[in-house]
Amino acid sequence: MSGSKALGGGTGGGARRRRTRCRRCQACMRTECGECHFCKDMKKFGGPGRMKQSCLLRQCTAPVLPHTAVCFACGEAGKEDTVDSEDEKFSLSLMECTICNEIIHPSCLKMGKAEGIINDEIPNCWECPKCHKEGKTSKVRRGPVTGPQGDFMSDIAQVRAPRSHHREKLERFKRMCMLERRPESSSSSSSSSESDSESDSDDSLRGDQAGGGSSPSSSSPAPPPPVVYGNSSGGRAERERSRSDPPAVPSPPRPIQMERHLVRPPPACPEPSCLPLDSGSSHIMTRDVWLRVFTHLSQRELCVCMRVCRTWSRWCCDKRLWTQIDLSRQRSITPPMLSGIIRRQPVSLNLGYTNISKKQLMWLINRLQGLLELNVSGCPWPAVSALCQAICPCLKLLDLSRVEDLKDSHLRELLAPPPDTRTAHGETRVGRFQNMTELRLAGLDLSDASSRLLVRYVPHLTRLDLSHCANVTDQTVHTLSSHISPLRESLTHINLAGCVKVTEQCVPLLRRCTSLQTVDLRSCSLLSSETGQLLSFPSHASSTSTSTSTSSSTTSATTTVAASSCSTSAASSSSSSSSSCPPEDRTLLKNS
DNA sequence: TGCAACGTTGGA
DNA sequence: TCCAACGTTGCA
Repeated sequence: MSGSKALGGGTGGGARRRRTRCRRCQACMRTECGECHFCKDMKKFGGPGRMKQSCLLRQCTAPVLPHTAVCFACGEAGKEDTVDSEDEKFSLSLMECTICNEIIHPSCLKMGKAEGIINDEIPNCWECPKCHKEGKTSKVRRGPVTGPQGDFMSDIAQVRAPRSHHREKLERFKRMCMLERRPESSSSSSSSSESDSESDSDDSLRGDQAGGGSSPSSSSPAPPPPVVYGNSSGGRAERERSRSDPPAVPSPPRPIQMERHLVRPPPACPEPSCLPLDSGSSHIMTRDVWLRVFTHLSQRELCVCMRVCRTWSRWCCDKRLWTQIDLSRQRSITPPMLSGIIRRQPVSLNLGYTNISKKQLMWLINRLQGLLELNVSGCPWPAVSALCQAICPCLKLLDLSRVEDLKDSHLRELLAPPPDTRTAHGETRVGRFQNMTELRLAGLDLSDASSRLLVRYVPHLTRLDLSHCANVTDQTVHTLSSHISPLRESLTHINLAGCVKVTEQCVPLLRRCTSLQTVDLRSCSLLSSETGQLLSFPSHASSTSTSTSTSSSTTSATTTVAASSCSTSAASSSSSSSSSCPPEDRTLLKNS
């Protein structure tokens, strides 16, 4: 195969070895989506089978050397399994040079292996000391980096570009890096072997989060699924690399469109466990102590700390420090920002009012399996539609407020079960977001038809925001609170503020919801001033009613009412019997 | 510059 | 031996 040709050329090196799936990463473990371009080509999905490419969602994030790979020097395979210490493991493992393609045991090298530049993002991948010493590294790198996480993007600049457009891309990349390298980057690295080579994705995230300059690549987002290989001499590996943002290194802003990302989620406990000092000893404070300190820092401050050294950079990336990431209203979402997000594995992600693209969002979602809260409010539907191809079993909160052009049909597409969960006889009732408990649909052009989707596909909703949905009527309330609706029992908060077609009839309907605590009916022009308030319903579950005010509430509009005023019998009463509001319930409707 | 096609490798 | 799919090439 062409891929196995010796491409080292003047760079010395060995024949290239095709990398293969690790079979362990999340991508490798999942099944084919059956929907992507490459799946549709596959014979098993009825395609012609000409493209012969892996499913986009199954592209391995850590491709490994084939087990037939052997050391260029001694001819033996990797022997890291035979030893225990990390140092020995490294010395006896096979390392593939991204420049000369040589695969060798570091211990078989006559030169000091410490001069090699390890690419921590790809297993067994480095720039060998030989190539590095010969100056075959370009770089953008800010100084000698002896630890893991060589600058992946800077590798690109080193790589021979067999095709003119690749070369142009690399040249452009280098130019941009020269232009936009940040002053502190160079200073932070030039001195020590602890130079921070990992903070790049953080730079990007930091820059954007902190309101710093966004990279020029920001205008060209769209990262498709990841796969970046360590092989360097042209071809897809190089193209992918040239598109990728450097997942873990000093961060020159990305000047070009970098679509392919290889980003590993952070380890549970980022190595090392203590802070190595120049003297060779370790700092008296262990990682856990430092992490405790870091928990008191703002995310902006964390970003600053990440520039101190590689160890801090790793530690500050600990996902426990980044449970929430807010990138809302960022003018652009850049590939490095995406990498930064993945490396931090937030539980809550706010992308509201950004220009995130569909590909970016899809890429993100498929790598944030632990995400509980997602805000894509104000984003265009074409981008948000990425969620239609995602499965987010963990997602608890989804904010779709004011998503541009989102219609009933889109919501159906979004909430309905993915094709492979449908039975032969039809759709299952298990929606894509089956475990979601809060859904915000404010300001959307939805009709009453959408309420049926909610009842059917999001059965565990407790909080629902339909505010300012101008086409929502009492019918929606009727559907949500009907006897067959699971939401009748689950809903605790519903926001109908600004729903101008909602009438007084909705109040008795709402009373059928047994767990309802607050209803926001403000700015509903068809309601009387008495009803059109933020209403506090007595909790059927607790003995005291609460006055949970919604985020949109600006006035104290809640009323405390004795729980007995609204017995559970109200829940079981028919809609007709509950249509008249009992006198005691009137007290619930006190003005704010 | 992106994409489709395909030779060939690597694993089962 | 078969299948999946990596990496290269040529075309639009």
